[in-house]
Amino acid sequence: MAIKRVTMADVAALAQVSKTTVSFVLNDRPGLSAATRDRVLAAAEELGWTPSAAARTLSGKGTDTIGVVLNRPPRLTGIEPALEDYFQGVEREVSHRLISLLTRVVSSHEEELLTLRSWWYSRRVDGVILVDLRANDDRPSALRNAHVPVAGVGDPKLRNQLPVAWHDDSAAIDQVVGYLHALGHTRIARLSDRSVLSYAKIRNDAFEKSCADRRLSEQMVCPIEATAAAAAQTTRELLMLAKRPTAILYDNAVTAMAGMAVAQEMGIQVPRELSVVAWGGSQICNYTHPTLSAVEGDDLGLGMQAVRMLLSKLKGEDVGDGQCATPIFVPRGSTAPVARVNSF
Amino acid sequence: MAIKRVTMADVAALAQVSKTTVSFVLNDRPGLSAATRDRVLAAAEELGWTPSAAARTLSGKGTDTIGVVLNRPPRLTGIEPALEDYFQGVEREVSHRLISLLTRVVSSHEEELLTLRSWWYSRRVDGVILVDLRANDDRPSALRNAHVPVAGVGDPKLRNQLPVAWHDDSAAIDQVVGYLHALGHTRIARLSDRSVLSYAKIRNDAFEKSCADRRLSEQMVCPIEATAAAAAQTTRELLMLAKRPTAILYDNAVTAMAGMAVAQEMGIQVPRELSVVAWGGSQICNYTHPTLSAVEGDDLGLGMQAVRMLLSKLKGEDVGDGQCATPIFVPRGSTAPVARVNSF
DNA sequence: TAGTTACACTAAAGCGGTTTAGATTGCAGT
DNA sequence: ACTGCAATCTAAACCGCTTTAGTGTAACTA
Repeated sequence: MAIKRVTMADVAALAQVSKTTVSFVLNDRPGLSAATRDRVLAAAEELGWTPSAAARTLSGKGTDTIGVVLNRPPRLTGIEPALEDYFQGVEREVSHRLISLLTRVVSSHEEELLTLRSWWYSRRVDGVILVDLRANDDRPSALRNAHVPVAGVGDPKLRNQLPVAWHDDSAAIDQVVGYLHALGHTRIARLSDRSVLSYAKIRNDAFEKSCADRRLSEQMVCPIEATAAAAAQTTRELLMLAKRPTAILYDNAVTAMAGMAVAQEMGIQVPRELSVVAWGGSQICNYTHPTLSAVEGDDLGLGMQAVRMLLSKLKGEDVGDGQCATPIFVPRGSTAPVARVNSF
Repeated sequence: MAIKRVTMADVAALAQVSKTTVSFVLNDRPGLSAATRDRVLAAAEELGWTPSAAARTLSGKGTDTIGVVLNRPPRLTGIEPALEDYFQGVEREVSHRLISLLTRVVSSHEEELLTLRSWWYSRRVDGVILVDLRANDDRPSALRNAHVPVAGVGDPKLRNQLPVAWHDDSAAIDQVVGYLHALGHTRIARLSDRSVLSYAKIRNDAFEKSCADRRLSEQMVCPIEATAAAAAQTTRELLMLAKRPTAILYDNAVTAMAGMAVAQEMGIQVPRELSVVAWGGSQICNYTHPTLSAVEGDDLGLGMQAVRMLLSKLKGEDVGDGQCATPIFVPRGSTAPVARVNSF
């Protein structure tokens, strides 16, 4: 069963040169005649030689692998579509450079740090990407202490601690609030992921500020668990208020759908009596009924940017700022001017 | 910058023993005194030693890593939720065994085989999982020729070629058709993913058979691209037929949602005039309006099972059959008896 | 007392690459 | 003919771990 591997020595033997020469040829070192070079390459080709990643790493080269850990509760796969997109972006950027991605999903913070550190100490990765930077995140400093090269995507506040790919959620929120205000909405609610992820707080703050700037004093922020069930429940409560909101902002597409379904079930028409705004999920948003207005950001691009920053850092190059395109608000069928019936 | 790594030699020196002894202690070999054992462990602990994965691999141990490649078209992330679930399942099973997962997303079949083979040849993985077995798939044989240990999830027809985790889609389809038939439906359509993935064909065949068994002769199968847009378009065409179907089966939740939105837009009531059945997506299905009846399978479990089978194979154990729980039909708000208006 | 055996431990040879420090050769310069 | 030097190529050490084949000692037999 144990299949004989083709090693460098085999190639060297076939090409009638030393191992050193083979190594030099394959690393494009100068000082070899073209004839030898060709002979070695031909031999390698003929034997179908592939370098052993382990041997390479052991003799000081990197691993050409970077690590990503996703931290999420067990079995309860929350709805974090952006996270998936970041991950996809990381994947995309990494794979066309022939770098491998080591992944793990864990269910606690400790486990995550443990995994990241052990990957580094056991030399499985050259660096790691944090895809869900939190406010007051202790991972950057913990990893710095362990000398793990790291880049992240998310909260721009951490930019002084590590390279961060980020985009301006505040500006996006302001677009939405401005748009709704122009349509006559004054009572706007926002259902916000209550988790520790930074983006929720950033958006909440921006939301409060945007409303204040426009002298809309009846805004409300409801932190909820990021599930369709919680969104449905809270939406129901909001819509039963005497002075119910005329517009609700959600933090993702699935919760927005759930909210819309609740409204319909209660006989409240979307968008005539209630405007609904989602975040992300362009694919789905075009095929709900009515279609969902949403904020759309290039989350994929964020993941890609983070990888580029990490690789620059590994090469000792300058990393730069990492700001990506600001998400834009895409109005669709779920937003409309305030209906007369709703004004008091 | 180059940080001095703690190696086994350091541990050996501190514990005043040889490298061999350290190695024996850490691999739980017999023939060492408890005192020495403790001393070595204490030394390792004190220095914070972590074995080098590369060195380990190089000296013949495995890599404790398995590989998964996802093959999907670039930028056009089709809706293959089951695939994500398989992946999650693989991840889950792998991670609690402290095995790592190497991942890559590619956009072509060739690239996929290339990746898998190169991972194996460069000894980055101990084995690989194929998450989307196709009809007439050539990967099993290609990988067998390269001696790559492999297990897959999907088409049970390939069971004689490699360990496969699978579940009985046919039985699930029969449940649905039986249920609809009992409600009086005789004109049932099925919008099927037209890709090369096996499951579409398996379900199509089962669908034809289940209809035939019940003498429903007006069934139709429409192969479409697995996007919300294509589903919307085809649904529209179906609903414009003189003898339009009274029930439509979709291959996932997003296409079903798109179909339902089209019906509503055309003034056709769901479920009174049209029953809609989705596949998967329980999270979403409970929060559409109306809620979506759907077939639900444990795709996560399939991924987990595939990993178990691969690991058994690696250990030279018996692998077994790999059949998982049959998906079940969960009726919700989008299915109802045929309305009078539709009978001719 | 010598011979065997069990036990606790170790020296050294790999694994498959990279790299350092030469070794060899041919040829121009004097 | 002898030196100097660039151009090619190679021997051997090294990376950090595993494993084979011992070594040395104490206890047990006869």
